[in-house]
Amino acid sequence: MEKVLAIVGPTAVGKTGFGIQLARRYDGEIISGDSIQIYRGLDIGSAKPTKDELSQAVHHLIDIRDPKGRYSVKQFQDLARRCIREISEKGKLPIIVGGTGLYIKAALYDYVFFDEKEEDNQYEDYTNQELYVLLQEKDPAALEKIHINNRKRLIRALNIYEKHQKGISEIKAEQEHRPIYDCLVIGLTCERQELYHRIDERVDRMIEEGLLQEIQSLLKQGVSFDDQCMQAIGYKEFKAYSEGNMTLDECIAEVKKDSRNFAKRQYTFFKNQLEMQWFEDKELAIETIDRWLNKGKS
RNA sequence: GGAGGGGUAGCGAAGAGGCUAAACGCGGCUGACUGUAAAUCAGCUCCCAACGGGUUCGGCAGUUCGAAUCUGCCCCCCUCCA
Repeated sequence: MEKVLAIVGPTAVGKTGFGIQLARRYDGEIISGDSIQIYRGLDIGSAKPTKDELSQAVHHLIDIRDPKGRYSVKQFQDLARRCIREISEKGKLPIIVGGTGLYIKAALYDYVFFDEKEEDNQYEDYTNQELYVLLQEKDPAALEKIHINNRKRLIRALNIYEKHQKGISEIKAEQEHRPIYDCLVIGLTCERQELYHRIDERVDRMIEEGLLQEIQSLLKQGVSFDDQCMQAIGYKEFKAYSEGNMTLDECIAEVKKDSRNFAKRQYTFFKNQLEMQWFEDKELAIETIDRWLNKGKS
């Protein structure tokens, strides 16, 4: 089995820098496990590695989409797995670095996605109650994990059933829920309070570095706040400002808050969805990685 | 000094005698997660040895079977007049 190292953790803990350090130490290449840094032009707000950082290690899956483009787990899974194969074939270590939990899990674990075309909107006019009842007929087991208020998931589960004549719960039941690689997942963490402090500082720095101008230029290119890429934290909050409904300072405070909440959700996902180890101390993490890499060698 | 308005849980803000440990919002915490995931959604949030108990609505003293809600005094805050 191919070895894959993954570095995960909440936003602003320092994954980017650590990833580069590891790529250099182990002769690896970085696969970005991030759903926003794929967009060209979303640099500052997505905390994309700088030009300088990009030059210090080979990075994959960054700047691969136009801001008007769409992206999904399935695409990430395909691309990331191809990167893993190619990097391994070169005799180098693939290192996934990122904070998008679902993407990383889908690439590493035996998740199965089918080829699908455009999403249809046939359920748009249904109430949640109606969707719930429909799903109860088609895939009742899926309801164990989907709350009636979670409209998006209800519709998705129904769409899956329509397209494959098989419920999402059945598809999941056919999987083993195990990684398909020999992988080591390292979670980088720090005290909550310190993390929140780092988030605040980073947001302030983004503003200084010209986040507003970045958004301006995206809008000028024809990107709108309704586009997928603009759902990102650090971008969507400025819609209210641009429409005059909030002051700049209020929007900046929103970005900080959304980032904090996001960091918490990331913790929850990684902690409960992945088999992994947390490290506050990078040196200890490196020791663990050393041991893992040497495992099986004579 | 005078006239009004006000002090409610971390914050904002309802409530105006029992149905109130106190609506709602925010913030915070916890969790779910298989195709927009930086998304979407759920629960908890006065204290405790907790299907029960203990303390609350500026303070103290009253009225009442019963008070955050009524009365008196006191302390703070805001606006206006001097």
